[in-house]
Amino acid sequence: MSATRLDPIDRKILAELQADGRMTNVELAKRVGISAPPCLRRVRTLEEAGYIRGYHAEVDARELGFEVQVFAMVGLQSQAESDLSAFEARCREWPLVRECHMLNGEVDFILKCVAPDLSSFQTFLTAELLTSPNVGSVKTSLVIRGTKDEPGVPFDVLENRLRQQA
Amino acid sequence: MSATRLDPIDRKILAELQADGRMTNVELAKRVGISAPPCLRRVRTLEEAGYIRGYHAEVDARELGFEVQVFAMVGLQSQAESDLSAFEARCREWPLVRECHMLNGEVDFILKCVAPDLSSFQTFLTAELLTSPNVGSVKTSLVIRGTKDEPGVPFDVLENRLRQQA
DNA sequence: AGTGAAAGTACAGCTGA
DNA sequence: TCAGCTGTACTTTCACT
Repeated sequence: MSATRLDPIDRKILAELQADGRMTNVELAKRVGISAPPCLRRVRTLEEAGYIRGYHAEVDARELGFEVQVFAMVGLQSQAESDLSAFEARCREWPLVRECHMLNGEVDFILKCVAPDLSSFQTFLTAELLTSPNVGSVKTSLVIRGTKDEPGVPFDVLENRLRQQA
Repeated sequence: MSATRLDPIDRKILAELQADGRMTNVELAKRVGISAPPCLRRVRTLEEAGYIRGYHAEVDARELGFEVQVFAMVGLQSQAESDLSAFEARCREWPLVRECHMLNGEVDFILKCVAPDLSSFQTFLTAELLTSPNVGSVKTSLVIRGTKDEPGVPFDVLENRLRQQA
């Protein structure tokens, strides 16, 4: 794993910025135990190396009027690579589709969607997704309640793993 | 929808911070077309009102050694509220489970999991999830490739909607 | 607008291969 | 010795009143 190219301070930086991405550099430096300038240099390096893909404010979807969250399992008629990528390209265009993952097993894709209300999701479902070329089966499941939604990765798992390898 | 309590500048602020959460306040102010001090006041207000739940660095899970991503559909034997919340509490404890959503339909929960490799996920699956009390059926699907993974909500959809209501 | 703090730069010293 | 990282000193920019 490439995480071995990172020293413990780098991993601490990533963990801290994942938890609070708007922390000042001096606060971050204090937490990871070095002074501010090298800390900033490490952050820049981590950004350029792609370990940090970006920073995002986590907004409350419900408060903003996106009351509905739906998972859609999509099966395609043809799984030829060109057909797969055509479907993927369409998913990237649909703003209500926030995530799209290609899966193994009976279902080809899982889509995580948001919508202001049920009726606008239904409109998307019938007018866009179901009428999309090559789409075979679609099974949708409404999210009744959200239990856990942690962004990113569990850094404690990573640390345990590296400790055992040493 | 409570988004009507927000004016267009507030929504622009949220959209910009969702796209780049580490932007400086002056840069943000410039983009939304007001001067820095009122912009900062708006951001603080949005944070305190809960529209902004936090800021996070988006880290590259693969680069950090989390090679495997899995969706698990879980059916419980009892759907009594106390049994549901007991399972939810367990999900919150498992670090490999990043998301847990309660669904309608045949399956009770969908779990989004990450793991360093297949074998450590299998260990989690057999030693933790499958042996957990009240767990009936578990169907897992490996993510073959990620197609789209946009955090947050589509602000353009929100703007279109508000425009039509007016 | 003005003050105090943080970001970012330049440079010099330290440490390990 | 030399590369790489660190910390101090300093300027510029930003946060906040």
